[in-house]
Amino acid sequence: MAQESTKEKILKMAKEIILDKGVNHFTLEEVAKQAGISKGGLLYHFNSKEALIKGMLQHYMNDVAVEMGISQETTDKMRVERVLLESIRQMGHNPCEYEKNSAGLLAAIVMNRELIEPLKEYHHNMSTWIAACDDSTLAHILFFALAGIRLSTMMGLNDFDNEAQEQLLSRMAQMARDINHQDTEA
Amino acid sequence: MAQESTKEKILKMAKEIILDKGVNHFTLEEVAKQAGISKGGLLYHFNSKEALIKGMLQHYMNDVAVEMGISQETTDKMRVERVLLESIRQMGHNPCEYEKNSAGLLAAIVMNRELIEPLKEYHHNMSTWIAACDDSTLAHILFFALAGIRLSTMMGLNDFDNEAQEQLLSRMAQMARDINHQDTEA
DNA sequence: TGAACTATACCGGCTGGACGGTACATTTTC
DNA sequence: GAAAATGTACCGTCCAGCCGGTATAGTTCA
Repeated sequence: MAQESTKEKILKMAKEIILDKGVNHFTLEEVAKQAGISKGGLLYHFNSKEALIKGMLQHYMNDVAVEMGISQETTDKMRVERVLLESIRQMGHNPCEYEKNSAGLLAAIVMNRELIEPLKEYHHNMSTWIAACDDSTLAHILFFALAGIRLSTMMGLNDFDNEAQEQLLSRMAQMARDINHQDTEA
Repeated sequence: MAQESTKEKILKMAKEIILDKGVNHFTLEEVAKQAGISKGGLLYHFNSKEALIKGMLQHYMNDVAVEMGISQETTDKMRVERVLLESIRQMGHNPCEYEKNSAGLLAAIVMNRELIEPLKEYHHNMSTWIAACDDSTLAHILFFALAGIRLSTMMGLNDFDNEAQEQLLSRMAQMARDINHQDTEA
């Protein structure tokens, strides 16, 4: 853990700068300064700005994968429901961390759109899984609503208070639980 | 109209560059080149890059306001329903134009986050209106789903085909029509 | 009516600063 | 003392904004 701490700190500070000050302040010098090292030191760990962004995206992807239990194998039908529910739970549980992680996405889009290819793949996979569940249209709506909350927040457009957000998320969770239980009602 | 064409063309080209090539290619020189004038000529119409971005945002805000019929006064309750439905209809009707208009948003966030203040105000107003309708939680979910579709598309993360998107939007429209008719069912 | 003047639209070279990246020196760690 | 980690100094490029022009259409006035 200790030998990784500088690298971790660099990533953390990069995210903070992007979210607190804006992407235009995301420069190698600024990140190095905030991380308490020099630019040369930073470039030792990430040998280009692109590498730094890739590092942030990797962080994001890992977190998403772990949190959602992507690695666990279940039936395709239940997978969507579980992933949506887990995503909703995480957003309610730790909104700050969630927001921070999307900083890499913003940086990637600004620097070089090709960097988001892995994320595109993730979205594509979700779409494919979603198509398999009973009420795939509803699942898609929930999926986009989650994306909307996450991206709006990232852009500073979302001024929801916690209470309202919680209410929103619990309703979404309720809807998510319905996407594979249509048959029991109809 | 003719005396405005250069300014209009500049705005149009700026949006196209951002969406086609990425924000990193959005430079005054590139915009000028695409618009068929020189950088000096461009700066005659928009005397700074910030002014150009403000112009794009203004365009966006105007379009949104007109399309949604914000100016028409109805009861608060119906307003949300109407705005959501109109928004959904527009997205299905002219997705390309919808996408193009959000280019300004992306540029603004990169350049100077303060530029999106007017948009924040719009979002805030929406939230206030939404709180007034019968099923405000559902209305919020739809609102965020719309944002999610729009922003995902803008970032190139959305690889939906037209058919799926239409199905999605019609379901959303159906849900939107329900937000003020809960009382007739319960 | 035509000469002097003004406004509008646009051009293109220039500059100064910001920033990514390199090369190498220096310190720390084991 | 060697490898890892960090610092320092510098280079080259990119780009926003500035500025001195040009061209042309419209206006004023004698």
